[in-house]
Amino acid sequence: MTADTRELVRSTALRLFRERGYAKTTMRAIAQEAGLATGLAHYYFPTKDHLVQELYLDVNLEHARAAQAVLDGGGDLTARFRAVLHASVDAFSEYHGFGAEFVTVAIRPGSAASPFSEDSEGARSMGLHLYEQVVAGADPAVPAHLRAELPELLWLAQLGMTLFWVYDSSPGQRRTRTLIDGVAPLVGRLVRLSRLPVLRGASDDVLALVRAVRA
Amino acid sequence: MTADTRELVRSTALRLFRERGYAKTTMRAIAQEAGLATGLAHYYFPTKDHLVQELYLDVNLEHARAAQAVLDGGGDLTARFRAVLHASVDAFSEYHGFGAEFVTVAIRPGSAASPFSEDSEGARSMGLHLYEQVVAGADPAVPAHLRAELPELLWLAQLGMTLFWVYDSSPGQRRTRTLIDGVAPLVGRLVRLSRLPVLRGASDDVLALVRAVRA
DNA sequence: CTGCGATTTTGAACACGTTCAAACGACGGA
DNA sequence: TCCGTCGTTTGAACGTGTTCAAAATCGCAG
Repeated sequence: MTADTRELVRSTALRLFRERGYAKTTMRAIAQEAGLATGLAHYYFPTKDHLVQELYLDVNLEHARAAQAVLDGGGDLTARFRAVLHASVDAFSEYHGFGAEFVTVAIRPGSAASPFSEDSEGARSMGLHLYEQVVAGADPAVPAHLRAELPELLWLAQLGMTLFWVYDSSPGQRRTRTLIDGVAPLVGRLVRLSRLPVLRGASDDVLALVRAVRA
Repeated sequence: MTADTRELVRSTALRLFRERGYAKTTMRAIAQEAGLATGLAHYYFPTKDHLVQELYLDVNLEHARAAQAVLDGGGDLTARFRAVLHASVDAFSEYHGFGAEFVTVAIRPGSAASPFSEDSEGARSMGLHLYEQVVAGADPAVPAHLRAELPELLWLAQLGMTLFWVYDSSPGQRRTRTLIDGVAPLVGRLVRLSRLPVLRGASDDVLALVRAVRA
């Protein structure tokens, strides 16, 4: 495993993904563009999925970088959640069109690029960490009984939002933006209301359910 | 288009899907098993996705059939929603294992088997109709201001639940059952609470958001 | 420098989904 | 009966992701 060759394959693949999209970036094209034999790409990346995962990692890094600026700036839960979600759409934006193809690959259970796969451990913990910061840094503070589970729920919400984005063919994915601007205040409001006696039962049920399902 | 040949291809494909799963059911195997030339399967079903969609339709019919018995029996929103969800998991159950592969195909935007595709109009309206009945027949009645939008939201919840099921590798998909048993009462409770002044604002926001996003 | 095992690289080969030009066949009109 | 047309059927061919035996190259012990 020479790092140089691996990196050459990786960068060539990502460039072609950007230039041609997923389907038209064949393993043969990657190898040829890099001046290598067809089989060599498979030596460093067992399947095409593994190259998609590199893209997934790249986008997540970009997202984390952009989100960090926001997270350092304070704000309430709604504002922080909303900003991080918008940053996610921004990071993905240049891939809409064939982005759909990538998410399709990523969502396949067993795929290396799946957010739940072992191979995606890095990207996943990075994403979760983002939402831990969203919650931890919120002012006013998030109610204590929600602080443990909320980050993962917000991260899952981001995955759902990405799925929506994939299907969103409105110009500039305006509907996804609208969804974010609607969901973030709603989540903020429900978190605030969860302290009230009427809703305390429901929010406890949600948390119990999350724990039960995870087990 | 002779109906006989088409049906022969269809039934052979569905049988092989059941016996071998998605990946091992090649277009060549379907044609060979049916005693036809390779290309003929493509004459009746342009892509393999279209054959998966036949399976999707089959499962939806089975689900509708099973759910109907429940829907005719009355009950409150929680019970009806819960029963219909369980019936959905039942209908899918024999496909878990390679069911994941099918849902993967179905979720791809542009795929004929996508629940949002034109080709799936039949299966989609059938599913929506189920949840219209869930809402319309609930006793006590669902608050009037929710009656219009709730069926589609419940249908979307079913899609999400199916997605969860795909990833659920617990024995017998117990975690999905747990999720259903937790989510249904929660939805029932929130619908009831939505009448209260504190939550009336939030529930109106949800409905406004749904309408805004759809537009 | 030589030899040899391990690592890296090659490119032909395989099975797949899909396409398509050609062949076939049924059926109605002359 | 023959012909022509149109719907059906055939199977070879294409490009794909992936595999793999073989070749080339490297690293290092002697």
